[in-house]
Amino acid sequence: MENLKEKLKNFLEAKLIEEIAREGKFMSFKEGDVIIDYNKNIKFMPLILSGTIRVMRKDEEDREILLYYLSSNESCAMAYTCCMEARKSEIKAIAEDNVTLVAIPHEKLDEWLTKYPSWKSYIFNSFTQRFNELLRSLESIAFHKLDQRLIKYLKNKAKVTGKKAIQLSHNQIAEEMGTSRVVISRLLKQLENEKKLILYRNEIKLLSDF
Amino acid sequence: MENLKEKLKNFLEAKLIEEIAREGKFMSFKEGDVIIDYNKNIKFMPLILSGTIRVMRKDEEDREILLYYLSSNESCAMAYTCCMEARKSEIKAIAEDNVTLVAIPHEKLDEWLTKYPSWKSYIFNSFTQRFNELLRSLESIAFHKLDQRLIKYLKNKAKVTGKKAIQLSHNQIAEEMGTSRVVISRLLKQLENEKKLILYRNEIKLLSDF
DNA sequence: GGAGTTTTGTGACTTTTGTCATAGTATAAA
DNA sequence: TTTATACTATGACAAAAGTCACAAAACTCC
Repeated sequence: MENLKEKLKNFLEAKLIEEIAREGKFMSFKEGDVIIDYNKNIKFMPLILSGTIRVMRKDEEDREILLYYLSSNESCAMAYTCCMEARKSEIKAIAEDNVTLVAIPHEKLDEWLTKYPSWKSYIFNSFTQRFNELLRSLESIAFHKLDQRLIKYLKNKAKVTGKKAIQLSHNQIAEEMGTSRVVISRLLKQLENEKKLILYRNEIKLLSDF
Repeated sequence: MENLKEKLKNFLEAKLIEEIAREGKFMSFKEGDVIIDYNKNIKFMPLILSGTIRVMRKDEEDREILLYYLSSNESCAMAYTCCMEARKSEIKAIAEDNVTLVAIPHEKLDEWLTKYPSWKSYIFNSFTQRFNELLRSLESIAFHKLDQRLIKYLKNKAKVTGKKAIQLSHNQIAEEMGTSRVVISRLLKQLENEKKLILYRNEIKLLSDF
């Protein structure tokens, strides 16, 4: 609870933080837990206190695509709109590591928007951030070659998890990047030869000159 | 003015429409006019009454990317956030054909958000729509081959302009799709051979079985 | 009508990415 | 320990997309 105040006081007004503490539901998840799944009703918007969440989406042909990561103090724009319109979830949110969050009930979302200016800017900032991340993904896919994208992907993963050792199989990476395992293995091996990383089973260790 | 009421009365409350008429600035643009340019201060948010706007964005290496089209009754989420934070424009908006719009001054954006529930939902819907369009672009680039994307691009262009004859050079198309002219020429020629369209100089006529 | 510009068409070639087949290696399960 | 399973490596080949070079056609402007 004190933790909550500490975390949020820089950008939300005190009264709002109290309300969040009163109305929100504190939840915690372990690595790999599914926080929001496809086609479920979303009855709350998550406000992340610690840890990282991966947000995915499925297209018409059931291919999954990585939308973005959410870390501390961030929130999910997609969840927001889903909540507001009481729609079924079009996204899936998975805990990348141990996650704690406050679940804000959907009735409050709207109410606070008119009541607290800081909430309003928080929500809009959140939208803008997601928007920009999507744009960066778009640019990345549109203009960069796979090897560059892979490097970006790994860098981002390291940043988001805060670890130099990435615990993923080549296959998982390939799926998130929308390509095949063989291709990723090849590129990774190349990067290993360039002394930028070392490959293990289910683990990639990024070296200093990555 | 009557036109305005007619257009908006289905999703905005009457009092708000009056305010829009009072506070907004009516503007019109001709095909090709630049409505918003990079690095300019955005002092208003456009609410489109008729015509179509193309919204572009530049990345770090100065490559332009097509974000989306805006048509009647739609509005630009990017402009909104720019306005709210009095930021310089990161986007460019160009009139695809003759356009009329109401320019909403930025002070009002925020005020109306708390004052009119219909404005709030309008803005959020607008965000969600843009969001979804971006996602569709992302999926398209990530999973579809260029020929499929080109077909989608042409279909969308035809829909947006309401014309079966698309007035663009191969080069313009290539730039919007982030590839080279030669590639587009080749694909277009292929589609012509399949009797799906006819090529002219600066014009592509879509045939019935496109 | 001729000079210059823009647009389009096409063959030849390269690079990038995807796919298939197949083998080896680590890990878990029985 | 053996067996099954998941993960990784790699050669060979195919397909997609990008690049280069050059020519022809269409249009613009004197």
